[in-house]
Amino acid sequence: MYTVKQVSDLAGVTPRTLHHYDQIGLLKPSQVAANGYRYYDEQALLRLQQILFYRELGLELAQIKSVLDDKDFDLVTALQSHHAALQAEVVRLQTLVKTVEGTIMHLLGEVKMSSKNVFKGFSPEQEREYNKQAVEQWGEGAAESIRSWNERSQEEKDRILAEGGEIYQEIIAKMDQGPESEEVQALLTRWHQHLRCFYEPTFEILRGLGNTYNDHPDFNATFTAMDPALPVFLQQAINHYVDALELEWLEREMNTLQE
Amino acid sequence: MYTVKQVSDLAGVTPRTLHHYDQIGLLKPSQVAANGYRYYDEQALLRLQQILFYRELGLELAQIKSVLDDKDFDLVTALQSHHAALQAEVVRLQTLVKTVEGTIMHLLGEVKMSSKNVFKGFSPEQEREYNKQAVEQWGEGAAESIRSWNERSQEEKDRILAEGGEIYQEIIAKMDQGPESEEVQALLTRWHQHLRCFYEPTFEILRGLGNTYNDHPDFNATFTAMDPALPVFLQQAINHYVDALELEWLEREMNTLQE
DNA sequence: GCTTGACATTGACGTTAGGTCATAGTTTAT
DNA sequence: ATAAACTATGACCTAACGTCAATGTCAAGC
Repeated sequence: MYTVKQVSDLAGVTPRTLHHYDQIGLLKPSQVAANGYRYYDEQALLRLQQILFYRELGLELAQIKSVLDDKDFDLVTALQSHHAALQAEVVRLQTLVKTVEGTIMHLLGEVKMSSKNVFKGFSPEQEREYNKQAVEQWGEGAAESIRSWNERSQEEKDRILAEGGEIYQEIIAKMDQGPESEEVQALLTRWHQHLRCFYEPTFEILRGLGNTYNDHPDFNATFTAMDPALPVFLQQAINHYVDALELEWLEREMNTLQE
Repeated sequence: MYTVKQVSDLAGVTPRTLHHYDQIGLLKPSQVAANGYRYYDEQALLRLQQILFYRELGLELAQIKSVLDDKDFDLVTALQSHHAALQAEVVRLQTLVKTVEGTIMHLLGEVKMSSKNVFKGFSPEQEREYNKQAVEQWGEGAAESIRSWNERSQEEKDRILAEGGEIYQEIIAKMDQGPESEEVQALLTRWHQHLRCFYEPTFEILRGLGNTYNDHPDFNATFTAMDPALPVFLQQAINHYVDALELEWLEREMNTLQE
């Protein structure tokens, strides 16, 4: 005869577990003394081993009870359906693993690139200043992004910047349509493409860029010079653009999850 | 502005879920009317999309709350550890699948063979009688097992039955050691081997065989003729033998699970 | 005999992510 | 006006125990 502690040590479970199994009638003590103490014999130990085995297989306690008590319980069929469920779960988890990997990649792109977003269209003096700030704020990676910009040929730089300027001019021309209008949103798609000349911007970057265009004095000044209403307009338009983009991405991801 | 029903239809969740998310502060309605009605705007919908996305990834609601609220929550690290956990779970489940498969095989051996265990050492008349009963009790498979026994040559049958008789005589010689003694248990190992000439018996069959030796009038008579105490003795000895065997098997299986 | 420490008991609440009533008030359509 | 459809809150339910809390029991050493 073994006490609760002895059984729990032997089987590697807590006394609480034995209490629980007693409570649900899965494993009754072989004897209960007058003081209420539980005592288990070898047969109970064997039954506990079986319980723990099926538990490891992932069966629920109620099912285990059936397996052990109902003489004519169809264990094979039960295990086969359990087997099918396990395999389905494996497939589901493997899909999840892929999706999580994809999401991490997406986010890593975001973080690794998020230091690049302030350096476009400014003079060398401004650039050095931002460079210093960037290194302080985001570490060494920032400086690198500037180098990659500097490595482009001058014509290339000119072309890119000109293109950027063009887009803003076209946006100004469409400002009367409102920041969420299709025309403006279409221009933002081009703006987005334009940004991709530098890096792959993610939602957070885009959103941050939109805010920076309004909040940051240098950007604000640049855009205000083009049109006084442009900074606020851009901020609103870009926010809407990213909202739609993000919703789209979420839907795509969730669809792939449900395949 | 969308009502609870509209949002729940759009997002594919129940109103209760929205109530819950409100309660735990994960998704507050954009407005609450004087009558307590909840109303959600587009922004809330976007947030809900994000919530559902991370929920599909398997994150807990509390974590999702952190992801969406704490600006400096390290989402990448969180996802990476989640990723590791997912992969570990995949491995665990794959091990389980293997073990369940093994267990099913084990049990199938049991079931497919369990009709064979009553047909040994009896006259052709008895055999036909048991054959009929067996077909009623276990279906067609039973008749087949008799055929396979009948397909053996007469010398072979004689040899096997003689070996069986020998074992019982040796057991009778050791009966004074008690049914759980090492000597008797060793003889039961030979008995078990002997049975394997016919099929691969499993725990339930062995146990049932032990009981049958005592309970069934024909078997009981046969063994009583050898020694009056033999039927009960065999029943006890075999039960102990199978207990030990089963414990052994469970331990082996559980060890492989923990590798 | 008494204290102490290890063990035992029962009871109750917490955990996750909502499901499922129950009860009652509100809005909308007919 | 009334019925259908919707809304709210509150409460209890799930699985398998973990984690107290309050209390009772046992064996050993002083």
